[in-house]
Amino acid sequence: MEERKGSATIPDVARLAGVSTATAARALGNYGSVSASTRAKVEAAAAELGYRANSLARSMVTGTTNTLGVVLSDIENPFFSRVLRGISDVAHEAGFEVVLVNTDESSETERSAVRVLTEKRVDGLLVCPADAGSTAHLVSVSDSGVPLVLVDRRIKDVRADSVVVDNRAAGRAATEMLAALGHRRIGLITGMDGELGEAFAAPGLKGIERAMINTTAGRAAGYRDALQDAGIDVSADYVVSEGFRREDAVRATQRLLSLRRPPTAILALDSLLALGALQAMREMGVRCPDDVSLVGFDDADWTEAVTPPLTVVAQPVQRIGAEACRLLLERIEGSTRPPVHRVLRTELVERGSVAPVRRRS
Amino acid sequence: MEERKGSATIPDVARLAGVSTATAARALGNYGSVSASTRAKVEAAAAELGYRANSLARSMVTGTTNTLGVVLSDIENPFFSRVLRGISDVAHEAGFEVVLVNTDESSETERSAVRVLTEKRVDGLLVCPADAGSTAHLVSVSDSGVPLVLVDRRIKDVRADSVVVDNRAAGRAATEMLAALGHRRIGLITGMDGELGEAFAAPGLKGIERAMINTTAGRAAGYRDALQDAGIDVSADYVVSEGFRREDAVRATQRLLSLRRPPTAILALDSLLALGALQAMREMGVRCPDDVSLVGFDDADWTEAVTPPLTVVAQPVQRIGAEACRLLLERIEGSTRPPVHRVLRTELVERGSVAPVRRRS
DNA sequence: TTGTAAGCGTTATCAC
DNA sequence: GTGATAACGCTTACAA
Repeated sequence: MEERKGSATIPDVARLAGVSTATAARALGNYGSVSASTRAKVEAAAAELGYRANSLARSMVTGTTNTLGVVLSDIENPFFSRVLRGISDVAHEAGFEVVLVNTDESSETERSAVRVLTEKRVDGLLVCPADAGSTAHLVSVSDSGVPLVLVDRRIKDVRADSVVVDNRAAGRAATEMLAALGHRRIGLITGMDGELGEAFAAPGLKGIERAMINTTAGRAAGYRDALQDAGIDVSADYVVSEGFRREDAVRATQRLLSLRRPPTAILALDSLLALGALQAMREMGVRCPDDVSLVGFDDADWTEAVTPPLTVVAQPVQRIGAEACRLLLERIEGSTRPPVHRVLRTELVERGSVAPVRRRS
Repeated sequence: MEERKGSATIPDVARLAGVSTATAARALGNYGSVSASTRAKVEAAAAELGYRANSLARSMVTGTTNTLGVVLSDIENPFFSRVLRGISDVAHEAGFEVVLVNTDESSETERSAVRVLTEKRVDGLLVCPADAGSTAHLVSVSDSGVPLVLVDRRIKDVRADSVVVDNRAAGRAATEMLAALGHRRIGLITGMDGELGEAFAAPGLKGIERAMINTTAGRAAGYRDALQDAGIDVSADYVVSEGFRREDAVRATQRLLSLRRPPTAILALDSLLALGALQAMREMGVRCPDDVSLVGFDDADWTEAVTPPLTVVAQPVQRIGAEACRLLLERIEGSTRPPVHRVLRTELVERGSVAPVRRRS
């Protein structure tokens, strides 16, 4: 109650304790050497005044904030919230705070976030880049000496550590499994925007490589690889992208299942899309896996609870964040080794939503 | 590439531009008045030197950080990630950054988080308190003058704004609906720890009021209210709490359905618990809603995709965060009105998981 | 419009 | 072990 007018500072405490500011600071900051008796006096004075340290002032002189900046697209998305959890756990363990910015995939927002965070003098930056195109701000961060780690998406131009998943291999594995069960008409729900859809339809199908920063694009490339290996034509009809929301996947699924020769299996490139596909199938009275098999990506918390339990490609989501944060902390500690690029493995988790293709569909 | 040795400061820029530090600062900070020509010179110099402002120094003198501290239990939990999204949107709109700490319901962690954040001189604090018992740190924050808003859980001792949901009314509404459909054996999956379970079993059932900070406790109280109104005995057998994880709810459901006289309806007090109940019912071959009706809390993204679609008590999750943040910003702007306590309304969303009780179960 | 100089609350460098 | 005192990089009177 005594402490109204601004909070007490070290000089205030020192005065009350009858010591110099330097001594008081040493006692309160636990550095240098202070006798037990003066320490006691100082602590008593601090308590009486309700002294609270000012980290800003400390950071000014030490040059370190014990704070990490995290820039990702949408914390509401379960994938990112789990990534963040991984980051946050490792960071706090090491005594760092985390400041978070959502970009909603806007490169503009990302740029400004990076600027603000570096101005706040975060000790390091974890970024899940929105766009492979505009990366000048990341390059500039990286060679201004602020430690930077790329999360879930790698950009070649940027000289920084990265932690990603082998999305292409994952997409391939899922598709190969379906092909091995006799499926030849395999639908793909991607969610990515028009540009990419066209790239898919284009002869040679090379466009997708360009956009590979997008994780779903990597998975889509794996899908194409597997089809080609299996000698199955890649048809643009079977590749639909209406957007990344659940409702979008509902529409996409409706479109797929309304084709004259509908797919016998569907691959949904993320967990929300799988949810939409499931919903659409239920609403249309299509049985899974009897009529159509379904494979999703990312092992969400509901995959075991739905009917049928969903077969998915699981990725170590929390580990992506944790590993990225560990790499960042190493850089902050001063490591100068060349950039490392960790590629985490995915795992095909087979549950009940996939069955061999039926004789006549 | 020119900028290696620490980053350039205002004096550096000023020197290069041939003006005083004050002028350079004014030009770069967009305050005071600067002639167009000098501004141009300064900006050129800043660009050449790769100058980046130091927010720490600015904050030291202005006394404001444009940063909000957010303390909640677990960002991985979809509920909190949506709350955070609401907070984050409003905060960024107003030009504030957000620093996040997970407490995992540990009061100890919460206390230390609050300390660290105030030492970092955040302009305000949003806290979802872990424990109604130890609140000294919150009281001290609140009367040290740092704006504070309580999120999703209110504590009477703490003089601060709060935004919550009327959990008791929500629990009552869900239970009343089940009772109206003829259900008299209604199971409750709470997740809360032993202490509360005992309180429930105790005569008079007063214990739960004490722990009402917990949202599930509020809902449980509403359940009890509704049962009493309907003249149904509250039996401890029908109230199970194995923990808050999905697996816990699976076990809880198994226990409920193994009773000699199993419930004909189950109320699961949060979305993860509902997920577990659903999974257990599927695994045990119990049909929903034919054999047992199920009601959940919190409208997760999967509720429409499961079979049957889940009837839930929906709460305006994102709005909880957004409203809380708005209140906080008002305080930061200097509002001194007495604490306000917003109670947001919930909504019973009826889907397919509830049916009238069958003649003979 | 521009410049001078006094802080903001710490830590760090020296002496003693 | 303790005490002056100079940074840290910026904003802000106050003067010019």
